[in-house]
Amino acid sequence: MTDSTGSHDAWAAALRAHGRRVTKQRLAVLAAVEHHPHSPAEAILAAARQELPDLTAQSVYVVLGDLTDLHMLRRFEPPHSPALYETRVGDNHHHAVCVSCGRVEDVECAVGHAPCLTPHWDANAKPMTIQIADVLYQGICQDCQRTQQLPSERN
Amino acid sequence: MTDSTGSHDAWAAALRAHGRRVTKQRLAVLAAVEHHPHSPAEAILAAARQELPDLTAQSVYVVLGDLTDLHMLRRFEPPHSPALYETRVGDNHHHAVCVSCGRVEDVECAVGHAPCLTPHWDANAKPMTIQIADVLYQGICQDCQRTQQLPSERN
DNA sequence: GCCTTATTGTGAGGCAGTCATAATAAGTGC
DNA sequence: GCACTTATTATGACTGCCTCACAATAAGGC
Repeated sequence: MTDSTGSHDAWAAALRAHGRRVTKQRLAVLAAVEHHPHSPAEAILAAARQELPDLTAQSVYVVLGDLTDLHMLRRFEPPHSPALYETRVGDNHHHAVCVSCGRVEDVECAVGHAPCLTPHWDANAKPMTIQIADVLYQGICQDCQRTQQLPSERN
Repeated sequence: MTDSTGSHDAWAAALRAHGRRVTKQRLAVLAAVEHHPHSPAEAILAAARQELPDLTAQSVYVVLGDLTDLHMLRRFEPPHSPALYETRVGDNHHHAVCVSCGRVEDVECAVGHAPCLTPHWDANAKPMTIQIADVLYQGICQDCQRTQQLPSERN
């Protein structure tokens, strides 16, 4: 639980490598995202404030945006949800969201390596240089499936 | 250009099949989305108002949301963009967005049939019943690539 | 045509995130 | 260790996208 010190040095080094200063705010945000993957900015703020009570929401937005541009964080936006952040970058894993309760699960890439980086283009499309492919599965998780089959349980 | 009448009957039938009344507002929205695929609600409103000037933004939101739930429209949300709508449903095609200019291109499914509907789950994940898989490619389109290589062209 | 009720219009309001500017503190050289 | 420069964070106001509650309208069945 307090092993964030282990990551601390790695985060600091990565920040320096990108020409960024090592601030406790950034470290707090990174630690919060690491311990609460798939969290929106608001939850990250709450988590980071436990060790840095004066941190403001705006700073979190700035830091999250900057770290995402640096590819130190990954950001994705499920439908009807604010943006979620996670520290798993580099591997091309995907996400499954439950359309009922909003749960998010990690999903390994279906093919094992970047499968979708070579799309088949429409005949009339201008091909783009693809950088990343995000796969977003939408379905119903086991819990919600059970609940919906028992509507009498509702309240 | 005025072949929307051809789709008109099909839309009306589909609406009835879902127990919805056939209103000119819904038909105008459907026609607008068909003629302007990958458009946000605001653009759909503008297009639909050309044939229905009194249509309100709120109605468009309601109609879009309802038709999306009915799977008559498909909705997807690229990062840093409002939700976009299209009439292509049923086939599992995907989308590529240019991170620079926001252009959206359709991409045929890489494997040709629903490839990603059988994800490999993490060992500790609870599998969900997957309904759809949205693949979102992010890259740089040819135009933007050229522009970025010629920064002197800016302004 | 009349009636019922789904659908749309109206106006207010909320959440997520952004912008401009001032205050702060990290990194650098002495 | 201290002053300095400038990146970074805090403050407060603000925007865009969308939702909610309720009144007005019109589609579909008779």
